[in-house]
Amino acid sequence: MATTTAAQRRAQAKADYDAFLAACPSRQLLDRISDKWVALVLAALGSGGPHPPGSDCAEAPRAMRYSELARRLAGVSQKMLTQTLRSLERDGLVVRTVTATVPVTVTYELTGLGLSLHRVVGEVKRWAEAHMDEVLDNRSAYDARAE
Amino acid sequence: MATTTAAQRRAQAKADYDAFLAACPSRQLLDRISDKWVALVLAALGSGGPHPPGSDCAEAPRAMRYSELARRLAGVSQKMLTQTLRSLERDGLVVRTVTATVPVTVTYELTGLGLSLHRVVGEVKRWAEAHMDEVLDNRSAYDARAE
DNA sequence: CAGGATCCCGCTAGATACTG
DNA sequence: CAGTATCTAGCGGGATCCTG
Repeated sequence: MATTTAAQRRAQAKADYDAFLAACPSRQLLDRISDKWVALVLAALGSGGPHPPGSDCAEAPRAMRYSELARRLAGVSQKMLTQTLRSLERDGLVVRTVTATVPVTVTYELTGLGLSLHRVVGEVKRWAEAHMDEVLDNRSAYDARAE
Repeated sequence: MATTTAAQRRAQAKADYDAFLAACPSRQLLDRISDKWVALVLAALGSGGPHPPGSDCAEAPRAMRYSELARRLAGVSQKMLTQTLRSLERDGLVVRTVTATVPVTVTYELTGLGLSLHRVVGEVKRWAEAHMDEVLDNRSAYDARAE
């Protein structure tokens, strides 16, 4: 009996760990902000644009229209932008406001929660700006050693 | 002439923006720590384990062997673990030490840089633990409204 | 023990076209 | 203007087998 033992126990352990990870709040948040566009949308709404080439990023948080976001995040497809905004709205990080004008007007704005997350992301950004050079140096040094 | 204008200009803008993103340090760091296992390895090395089910995470940073890491991060494949450790070593965030014992012994340890990054990730973790409940509530409220 | 080499699958980002 | 719907290719990542 029991044609399976080793492999199956490992599979079980993995499943358990996966379940554990799924429940871990840090993990969930990480999955959230690591979504390619989340941080950028946050930055856009939080500081008036993720400093596109040739602008500074010192403005204040403000609401933005869908099309305005689309312009600032030049590389995003509408699909991804919509999807990202939806998920942020779902999480209560942004509010979506529909104004029934002639052509419909929709604006997005950070909530208090979204704003506080924006600040955390700002911490990450600051670390990046302070240490990324060093990381990049290490990287090329490593590559040079291995040819 | 010029059979292409609208679509082509958009493509160019996208290329520019992509190039801009590739050069943005915050973006690079985000790509880095959002790699599924990076944060977990960091947590493991930084605090003696990413608190697997049934342990506390209050220990101090220390070096760990490959196999020890593999055990703690139960869900990881060797491929991903190796790949993650390599990239962290490349970036100067961990040091890899090979000891020529009978069966080879390899240990990994955070560098000062890695440790400082670990702290930043800790900030994120703290935010998650403080606000994730709220996010989750918002999420189910949203889902309930839409059925 | 630590990790390289391969094969292969699922998912998801992105392009395109259509709509209220 | 602000989306939705559909299709597809590419690749991240896991499983498996093999080695110094």
